[in-house]
Amino acid sequence: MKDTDPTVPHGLAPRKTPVQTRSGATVEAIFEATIQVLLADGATRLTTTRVTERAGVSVGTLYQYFPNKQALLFAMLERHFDEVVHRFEELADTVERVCADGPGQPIVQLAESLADAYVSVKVARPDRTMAMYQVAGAIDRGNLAIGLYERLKSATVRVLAHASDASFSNVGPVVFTLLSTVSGLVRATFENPAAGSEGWPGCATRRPWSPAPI
Amino acid sequence: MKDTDPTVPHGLAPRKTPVQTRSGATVEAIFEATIQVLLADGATRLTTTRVTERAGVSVGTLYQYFPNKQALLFAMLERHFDEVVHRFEELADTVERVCADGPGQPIVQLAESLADAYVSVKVARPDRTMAMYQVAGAIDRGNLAIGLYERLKSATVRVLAHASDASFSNVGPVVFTLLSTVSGLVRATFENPAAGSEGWPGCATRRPWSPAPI
DNA sequence: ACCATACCTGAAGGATCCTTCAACCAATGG
DNA sequence: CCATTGGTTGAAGGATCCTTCAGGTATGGT
Repeated sequence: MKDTDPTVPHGLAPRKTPVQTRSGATVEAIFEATIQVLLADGATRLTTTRVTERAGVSVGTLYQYFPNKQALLFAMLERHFDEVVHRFEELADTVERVCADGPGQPIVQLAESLADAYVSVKVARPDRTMAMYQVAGAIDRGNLAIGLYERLKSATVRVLAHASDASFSNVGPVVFTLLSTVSGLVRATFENPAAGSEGWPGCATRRPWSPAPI
Repeated sequence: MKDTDPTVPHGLAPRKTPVQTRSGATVEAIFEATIQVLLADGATRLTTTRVTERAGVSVGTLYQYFPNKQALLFAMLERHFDEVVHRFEELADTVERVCADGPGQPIVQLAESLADAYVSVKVARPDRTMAMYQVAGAIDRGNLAIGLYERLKSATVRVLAHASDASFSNVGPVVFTLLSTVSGLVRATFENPAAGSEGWPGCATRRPWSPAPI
C-alpha cells in the first residue's frame, strides 16, 4: 500500500513510520548521525554501516524504515525543505494578519522578512544545512518539490501581495528570482565562510580559504 | 616531484600530463565521458570502469593520468572554474581598453556585462555545467579556489572600477554578493528549467517538475 | 501479568568498485 | 631504421558496501 505517493519517486518512499516512542528516537538518531557522517567523512564515505554505528543502532534497523540509502537521504532533504516551506507559510499568515485591512508594508520590508525567514531556518541548524548542500547534487530529487515548491511559491506570493508600493502583473519570475538569489547568497556564505564574511563590517574572517561559486 | 602544488589538495594532483596528441585526445575523451556518465547515471553510479568504457579506453589508462577517482573530478572542476575566471579576465581587459581614459560606463551596464560573462560560460556547455553541479557538493574542494577565487575577484574589481556612477569603499562584499546571487540564479535556472522559465515572457516551459532551492 | 506487536540485532551473501601491474603496441628523433 | 620513451590493455586482488533475514528483545494496552 506504500510507495503510492506521486510526489515521491519510485523506491524512495519510507518503509514504515515509527509508532512507538523508542523507534521515533531511533529514526531521529539515524538522521542526526547521517548529518554527522556527512560533515565528518563526506558524501562519498557516507555508508549505511557508518551511519548506524554512529547512531548506536544496528544496520538492520535502518533498513526497517528506509528501503535503501537513497531513501534515507531523500527523506532528510524532504524534511529540511518542508521546514523552510513551513516557515514561509507562518510568515505569510503573520503578514496577512497584520495587514488585514491596512495599507500593507513597503516591498523592501516584505522582501527582507522573506529573506530573514529563509536565513533563520538555515542558521538554526548549520550542520544540517551544510549536509543538505553536500547531498543535494547527488540525490535524485526528481519531483521532490513538485508540490513543495508550489507551496513555497504561493506563500511567497501571499506575502508579496501586501506590498504598499508595488504590484506584480506576473509574480512567477519575481518569486523565482528572489528565492534563487537569496538561496545562492546564503549557500555561498555557508560554503565559503572566509570570502563570505570578508570585508563586511563587524564580520570576523577566520578560515583562510575560499572556494568560489561553481 | 609532483603533488607539490599548494593549491591542490594532497593526493588529487594529476599523475602526468599528456605529451603526445594521442594521449591528449584520450584525456579529453575521459573528461567528456565523465560528463555523460554523470548526466546519464548520476553521481552515485559514476564509476571509473563506466567512464573508461564510455570513453572507449581501458581502465588502466585513466589511472595513468589520475591517481584516483576524486582527482579526475577535481581536475574537471578546476578546469571548468578556470574557464569562468578566464572569461572574466578577458572582460576586464576589454573594459579597461574601452574605458582607457574616458568617463567609464554606468554601473548597471558593467554588472550586466559581468553577469553575461558568467552566463555565457555556463550556457556554452550546459552538460558540463550540470555535471559540475552534481559533483560540486561531493568533492573535497578544499583550497581549490584559494587562488582561483582571488583571480575571479580581482577581475571583477577591475571591471567595477570603471563605473561612471558608483564607487565602492570596500568592494569585497559587493563582489561576493554579485557573484553569489548571479550564480544562485543561474544554478536554480539550470536545475529547475520549468520553474526557471515559467512566467517569463518568451520562455516556453517544457518539463512539468520543479525542484526548488535547498 | 500477559500477549500481540513493534522493534532490534548482526553475521553473511552477493554485488560492485577501486586500483595495480606485467605485458604489449605506437611514436618520435637521431 | 632502431632504440627509447610514451601510451595502452584488461584480468585479478583486495576492499568495501548494500541489503536481507532468522532469531531475539522491548513495549504498551488490556
